[in-house]
Amino acid sequence: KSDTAAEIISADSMQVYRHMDIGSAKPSSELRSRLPHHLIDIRNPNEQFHAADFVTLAELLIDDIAGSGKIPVVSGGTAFYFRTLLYGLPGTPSGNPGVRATILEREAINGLEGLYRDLTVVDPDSARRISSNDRYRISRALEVYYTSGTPLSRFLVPSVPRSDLQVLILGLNRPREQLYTRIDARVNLMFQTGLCSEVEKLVRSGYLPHDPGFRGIGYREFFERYREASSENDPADSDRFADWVASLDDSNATAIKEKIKTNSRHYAKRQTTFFKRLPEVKWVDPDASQAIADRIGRFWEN
RNA sequence: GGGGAGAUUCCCGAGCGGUCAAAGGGGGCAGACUGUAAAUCUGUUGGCUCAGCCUUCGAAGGUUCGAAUCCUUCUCUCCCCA
Repeated sequence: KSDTAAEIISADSMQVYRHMDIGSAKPSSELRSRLPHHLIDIRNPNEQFHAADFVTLAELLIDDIAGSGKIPVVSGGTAFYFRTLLYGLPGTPSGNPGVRATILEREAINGLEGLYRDLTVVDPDSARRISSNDRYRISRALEVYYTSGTPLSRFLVPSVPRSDLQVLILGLNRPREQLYTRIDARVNLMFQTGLCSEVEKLVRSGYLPHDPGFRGIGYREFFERYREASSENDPADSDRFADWVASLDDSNATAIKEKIKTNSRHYAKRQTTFFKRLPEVKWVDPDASQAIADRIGRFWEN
């Protein structure tokens, strides 16, 4: 309602994926036609998207939008993306699929313990900081070393927000109980509006369980349940899996739905924790949309 | 009516005389976070005036130096036969 129009830059690691509309809870097309949203539907589900992609694209968009006199509003759920945009990228090398594959092979032979041992040799500082159970961070640290020859711990993490961005950070939060009730309702609605057939369609069009888009809550639970149902079940067998989803019985559907709910609650909690770490977050009542708009407008004036 | 099995801390589920406030998992709560972050990982989870004490393992009694663990009765649940 403010005099200056705004455009949204979505900071959401899942809404970037096309065809994953229900499970990633994208804003409605009605809203999107009224208020421009960027960085939604820009990747196929099998394409990797990461924080650096986000930062690069977001920077361009911020300039564009601000340049045309509108307010760029970065909005969304992936706190890590905010942080990276705000502080700037560390100088670490980008992901390297080849090196990653090599690391996976080593893990297959020596186990995670083996990888961790490698890390203690190559980058003891990181090893000290990283849990020996943290598969993701162990392999990333090794990847950084193998691709750059420099241990991850030698790259400095920016500790101060970059100075070329003037930002107002609004944190939307509500009482936990209320939040959880809304999550439950939202997941129920996803099932009513066809989450199952969305999953079925994605699988029938050739996307595989390990594709990046399927890591998202609302999708992975289908694969997990399928695997649990029988040791014979391999979700990589797309046709059989799609048939199973198409004829999902009540008990499986309920189990998946409940799992999505608890995973979403955990996720919300983690994001809240992350957001608390951002500098100078102004916490506002999510329902007070006019107050929020005013606040943004006032900030923009200055 | 007869014969079995069982009741454990928020839930599921180990424990089967002391080392048990009680394994493990789930959930809850808190936290971390260097280009996969809706990912990955960590801690914590009976109470208190906290290196100790108090109350917990269906209920009430009993045996014992000592019981969640053994005995008796009771209550309830499940299964099989009728």
